[in-house]
Amino acid sequence: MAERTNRRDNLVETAGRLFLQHGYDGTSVRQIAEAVGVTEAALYYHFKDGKRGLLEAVIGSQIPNLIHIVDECETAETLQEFVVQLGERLGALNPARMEKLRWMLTEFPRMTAHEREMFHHKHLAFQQRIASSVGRFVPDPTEARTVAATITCLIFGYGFLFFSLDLQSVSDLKQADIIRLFAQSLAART
Amino acid sequence: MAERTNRRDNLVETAGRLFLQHGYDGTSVRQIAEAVGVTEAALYYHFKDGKRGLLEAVIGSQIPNLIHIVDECETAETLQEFVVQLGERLGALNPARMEKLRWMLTEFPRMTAHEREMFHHKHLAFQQRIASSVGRFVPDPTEARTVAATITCLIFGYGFLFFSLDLQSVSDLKQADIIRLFAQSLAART
DNA sequence: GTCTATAGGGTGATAGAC
DNA sequence: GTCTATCACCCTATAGAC
Repeated sequence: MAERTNRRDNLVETAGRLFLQHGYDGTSVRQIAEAVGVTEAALYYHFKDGKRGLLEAVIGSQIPNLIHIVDECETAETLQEFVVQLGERLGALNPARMEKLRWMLTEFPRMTAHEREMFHHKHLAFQQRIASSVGRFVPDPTEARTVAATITCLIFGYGFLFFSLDLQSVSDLKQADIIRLFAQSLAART
Repeated sequence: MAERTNRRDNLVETAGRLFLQHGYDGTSVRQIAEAVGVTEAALYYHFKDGKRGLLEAVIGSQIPNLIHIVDECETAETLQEFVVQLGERLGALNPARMEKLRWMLTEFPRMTAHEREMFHHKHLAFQQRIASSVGRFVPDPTEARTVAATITCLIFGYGFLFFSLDLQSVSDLKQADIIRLFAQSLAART
């Protein structure tokens, strides 16, 4: 019984890694089964819906959970400090998370409505969590939510451009400088 | 002679459309040839390196050219106004451009060094063009470049999150509000 | 639960005629 | 330049034995 679950989890994990590396269409069921050490037939026993069902399971496990990173920035005493801390933690410390998000973006067009909903739900919770933290420095709730959205756009935009599209290798601009300028600006907004 | 060029261009254009819709691995040489109205053999006459060579040609033609959009914002008289105009033009007016950029991101891991270089070169020119416009309002050149980078991160981040990942369908936050807050902040920075 | 064997079809690519 | 014909291989998925 325990073995069954482990093998299933192992398949999802391995498929996730391969999908991330080579994309859904670029990865064959054969590759996945081989990497796990089972036959294709065994894979089809665990996933009655085959490759497509496997993708669904992977999507569920691949949506990055970022909320705890916001928790770690609770010690910030100014909006500027909060943004800088969040930027540092989200931007540089975990390239793997950015890779997952990049993958979500590449597979998004082929996702079902339900799969998209899972992602949206998680991201909105993340943004709401930021808005709640920002609320300490921005009293107006609507403005706090807009500030939160602006922060996520900036940080993810940096991630996509400089990390996923590797602009960091050809630009001398440092992430810290961009975040600092942005944080200063937000704190000084009229 | 003219026919030869037209057919080649037609192949690149059609392949580009299909790659964008279904991805590189999700599109077969057969599909492309059929859509253009030739046989596979004819395609291999035009592209000696086959599907891979076709991809290379598509990448070259698919890198979005955004510089002229910056030119259109030259009338702005303040930094805030400039950012708002650029945001409006880049963010909302051209979903097709965002789609191309999303595709660049999906194919980026499999691009060759030379292909990545083409993209980087074009994007740096775009960013440099923004920095030059921003220079009218920000005298220090280094700061102007940082401001330009911050602007591109924000705008592309919005595009990826709200358009490519379709957050716009589940969030009531308006792009105009985010851009306005950001533009105000930048102009007020200390 | 996992295996072997296989069906049925799509894939990228090429040879050779016109 | 474009065609027909074909190759050798890989693909997803299933049937049936153990």
